[in-house]
Amino acid sequence: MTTNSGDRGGVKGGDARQTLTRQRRVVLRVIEESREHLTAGEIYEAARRELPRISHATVYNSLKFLKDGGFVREIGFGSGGASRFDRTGARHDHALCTRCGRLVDFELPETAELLRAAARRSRFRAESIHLTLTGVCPDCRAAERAAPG
Amino acid sequence: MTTNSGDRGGVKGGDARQTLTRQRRVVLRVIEESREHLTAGEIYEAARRELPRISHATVYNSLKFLKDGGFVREIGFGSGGASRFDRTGARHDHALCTRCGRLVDFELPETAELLRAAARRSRFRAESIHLTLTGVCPDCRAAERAAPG
DNA sequence: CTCCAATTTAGAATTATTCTAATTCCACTT
DNA sequence: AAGTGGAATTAGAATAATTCTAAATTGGAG
Repeated sequence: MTTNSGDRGGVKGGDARQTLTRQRRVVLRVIEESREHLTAGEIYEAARRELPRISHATVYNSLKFLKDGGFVREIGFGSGGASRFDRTGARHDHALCTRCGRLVDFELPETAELLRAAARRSRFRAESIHLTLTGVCPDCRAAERAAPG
Repeated sequence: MTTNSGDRGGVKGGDARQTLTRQRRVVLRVIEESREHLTAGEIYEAARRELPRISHATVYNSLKFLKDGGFVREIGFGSGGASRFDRTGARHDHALCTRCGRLVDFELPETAELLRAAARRSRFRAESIHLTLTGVCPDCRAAERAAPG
């Protein structure tokens, strides 16, 4: 309504701007700087500290834009009703603990090979591959040994 | 309030029943018989055709029960705000089309090996592994060739 | 400067999920 | 056959997540 200040990081020239606007950059930075995997709601709150007038719609739109552009990834889990978002940066995978719900990053080297195999099987043109391990995290394993159930 | 008819498939003996009740079985069958990946809402509608008095809570509870028991898997995607559910049956993976959003099943043989590697890296005790390929599905590839972008 | 299309905003509307209290169910006792 | 106790279900309200709408703002192009 009043402030939508600052440049838009113009890149395009023409008129179909479609660029990394200020708000989108803030959303991206929030995601990149967080060590956790945030929900859209948490991203909204964090972005608001910098752009107090940013709206839900803009956060969701930015998230869509960033997802389509490959900057972030959306990961949906049973962990409560909300999607979480994750920087794409260096490719990596996730492990989800079935006891405590913790979501941890890890890297697996042999995924290039895997990508080709999966593309062949699915007949898709592959863009990326992502893998989720479910199991019991080290902490919960320790807890189990301490008090077996 | 009136009908909660039929047996509960008793298995347990004691009193901690925790079994495949009628409603849970219906929910499971809905998922198994569907060729698509349904949302909780869709499952609720389908289950209601058989158990008209089933409630949202029961569907969500059943889903949780079946998930914990390894009967179904919850898959969350950008495909709109709701999780989708999928029979676990034969292990398989998913491919998500970035153009049309279609979600397709496929199988990859080399996942046993992968499971071990992932468990090693993440230090989790592995229960299962799941892999999602994102890319362009055969139909969209064909459409692209017809009218390039 | 004016126009234009993309973008953002505020907030309402819609959907999805969880919660609550009351009820029903059934394996087990008595 | 009636009683007990705890798991499960129900109806519907409450809460949370996501999408929508109309109006306003933006910045480059003309």
